[in-house]
Amino acid sequence: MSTAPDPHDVLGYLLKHAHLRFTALTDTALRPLGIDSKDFGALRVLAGREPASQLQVAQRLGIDRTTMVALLDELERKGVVARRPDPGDRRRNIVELTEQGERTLDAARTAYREAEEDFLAAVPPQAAAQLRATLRELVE
Amino acid sequence: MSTAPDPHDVLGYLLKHAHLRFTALTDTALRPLGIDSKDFGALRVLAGREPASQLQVAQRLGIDRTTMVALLDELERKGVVARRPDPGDRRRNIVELTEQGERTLDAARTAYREAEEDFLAAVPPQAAAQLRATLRELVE
DNA sequence: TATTGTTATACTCTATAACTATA
DNA sequence: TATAGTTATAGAGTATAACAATA
Repeated sequence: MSTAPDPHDVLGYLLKHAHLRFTALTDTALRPLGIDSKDFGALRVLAGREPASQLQVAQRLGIDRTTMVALLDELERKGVVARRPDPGDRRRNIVELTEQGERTLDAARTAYREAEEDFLAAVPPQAAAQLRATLRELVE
Repeated sequence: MSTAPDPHDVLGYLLKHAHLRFTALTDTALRPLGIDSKDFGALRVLAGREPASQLQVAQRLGIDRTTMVALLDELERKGVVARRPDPGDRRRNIVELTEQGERTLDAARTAYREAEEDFLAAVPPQAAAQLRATLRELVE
């Protein structure tokens, strides 16, 4: 008879739990900055680009514009982003990082990088680099 | 000034989207069998072991026992699992695969394996094996 | 008429609390 | 008293539909 397979051999399990574990690490690392992984993603999208409307940012994040409203409400309340009307099209809000948002993002990048390093510490550096490269090919 | 980083460089993004893409593939592959990835996980846990109670299966799956009720209701409705009272402890239900469930699981294993191969086809076999090994070390 | 932001609503997923029947 | 299964309920997360302002 066949033995029961180890669920851990299944790629779906491995990807799911790697992501769960990683997100837990980064959320913990970002918490002192008052943001979580989802917020960090939004800040990164807002940084270093031309000012964008809510809709454009939402599309880049892959979320609905109605979800974007609540996300921005929260980030604005935290003081890291600001909305202002687009002078050229008054239907739109231009969304930008505040100065505090820029500082928060800088600190978040450092914290996130450290969390990545902690997460990957269990494997040799070469394997970590290979993991990133392989995932990039699978996701693109 | 700094350029905007590619979000795809971020490990969290890569893990999340690798998992999303993979789950979409396996769900599609399993759909003709009437089950999804979550159902497949449950069937795999039930197979090749001593008969177990709902609670034991739920714990192995890492879900709440109340969530287990709805999952089993659905799988029982599909005819792939059966509940019967434990003669030794009538508070418990013993949960087992039906014959149809065994056949469904066999077919699901094949379909899942093919979906894995499709997913990994974008990278060399050696990279695919390395990915699995690395994830296993990171998750364990 | 179409689009942007917003609000109200609904849907999915999952957990906690309370109930029942057994132990 | 405690445990297994169940039910009712609630919370997070996200989507669809409807609305107001603007194009």
